[in-house]
Amino acid sequence: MEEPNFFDKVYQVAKQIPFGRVTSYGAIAKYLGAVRSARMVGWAMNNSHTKDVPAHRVVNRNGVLTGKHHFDGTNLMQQLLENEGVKVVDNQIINFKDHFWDPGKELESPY
DNA sequence: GGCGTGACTTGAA
DNA sequence: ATTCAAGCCACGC
Repeated sequence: MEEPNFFDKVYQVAKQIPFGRVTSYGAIAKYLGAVRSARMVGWAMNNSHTKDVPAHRVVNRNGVLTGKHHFDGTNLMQQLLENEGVKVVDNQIINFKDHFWDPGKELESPY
């Protein structure tokens, strides 16, 4: 049995994000039972570059690509999202709620 | 070992 | 509607 830490859980959930869908740090945090620790999700994403985690599918609650500055280029994150059919303007996702993917609803709670 | 920062969220004024 | 403040935990110096 493994011992899934907060970070590992975030990676697992992020990897399960469907194509053309996006989610928020808080949604993942809430799924993990730590809605108040949304910052940790973001920090976990900081290590996501060492994992196969599509961090570009994870944005803040406003649908804004807050972490795009952490990607290699400058508009890489936006390009990736648009490549999946997600429209992004001014670092903000259009029809965010339409692309929103809630792990707490789409995925079954492990608890 | 203490202090500050950070890819956030929520609630209240 | 917008703005301010607080909470959360891990990492770096």
